[in-house]
Amino acid sequence: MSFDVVCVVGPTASGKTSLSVKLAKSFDGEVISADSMQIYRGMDIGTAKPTAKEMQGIPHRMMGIADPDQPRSAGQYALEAKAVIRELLGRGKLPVLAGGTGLYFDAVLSSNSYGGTSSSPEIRAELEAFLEENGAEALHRLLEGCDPESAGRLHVNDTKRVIRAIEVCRVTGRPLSEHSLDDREKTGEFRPLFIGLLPAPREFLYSRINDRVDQMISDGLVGEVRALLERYGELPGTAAQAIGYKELLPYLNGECSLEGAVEEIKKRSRNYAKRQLNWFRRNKDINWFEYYSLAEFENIVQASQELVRSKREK
RNA sequence: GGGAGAGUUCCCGAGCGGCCAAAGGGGGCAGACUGUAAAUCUGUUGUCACUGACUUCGGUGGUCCGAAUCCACCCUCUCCCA
Repeated sequence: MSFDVVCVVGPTASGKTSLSVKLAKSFDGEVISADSMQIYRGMDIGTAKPTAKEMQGIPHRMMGIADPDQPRSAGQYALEAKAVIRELLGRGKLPVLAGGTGLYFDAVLSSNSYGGTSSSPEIRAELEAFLEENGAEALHRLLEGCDPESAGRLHVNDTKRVIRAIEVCRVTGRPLSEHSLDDREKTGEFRPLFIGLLPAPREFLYSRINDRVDQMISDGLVGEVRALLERYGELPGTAAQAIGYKELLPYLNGECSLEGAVEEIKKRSRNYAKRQLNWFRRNKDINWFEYYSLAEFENIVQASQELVRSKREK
């Protein structure tokens, strides 16, 4: 069983960038970023985009392709990333899909139809207004009416997903749960080979994250946030969600110290890493490579290269 | 030296005689996730032989059927006057 695309996954600060460049170099590939924030221009330091030097001449796709005020979505990402993968395969290149956004991997690989529909801002706005007026329970009851299965699966307070589920019903006339059932029967377009990176003891992971945040600050993250604010007046769209950016706002407004803001960034990054782990851990196809110290990283680079090589020959 | 106040579970912080293993928040841990996903949401968090027992609210002793809550002394800290 061979594969079409190497997928490098793992929590933030696990070494994905470094490994993916090395894999792309050894196997004549290109890197495709699977990261919901690296998509944006002008958000480089805080999203840990590789520098030109770190890229070592390897093209990085799906990175810095949109302005922060252009709203993007997982579905749109999937469409574009799939096209890039096809293009690379057509040229005999190995696509190395690397990033930390679990949903984006699923969107590209698992033939999600995403309800077969674009979203409807009108319906969303309407449902949000309904939520505002009637509360989460009433909203949830609405979903029970059109998609009892999804309603049973979704927590009453998980209003974002409840709204999306109702939206899918209204736009497509079919419940989300049925779409999901369809999706499950199809196979994805590309066969993935998953490589998971994990700095193993939690303390090790967390200290890597903390160090990296300090590095971002000394690399000028504050200036990057200032530049965004100067250009847009506020953090636009998705940028407003990005860790490392929104936490700096109170500092820039003089509401807290830089140290306090930095601590907040570190904390949020650690929480994020845990959520990433949750997402990836349920994917049983991932070949995990754990390492316990910086010195061991080279070993797992080699081990993962061997894995790619052996799978490729089959 | 004189006066006022505070010490609570990993942290902050509520409790001010029984309904207190102790609100709430944070953190930690665990989990969910199908077009905003670096977002959003959930559970759990003294110990154990876990519908019950045991140890905890600065320390020691005391009052009371019963104390984190009242009293005495001690220790530590903060503030005010000198």
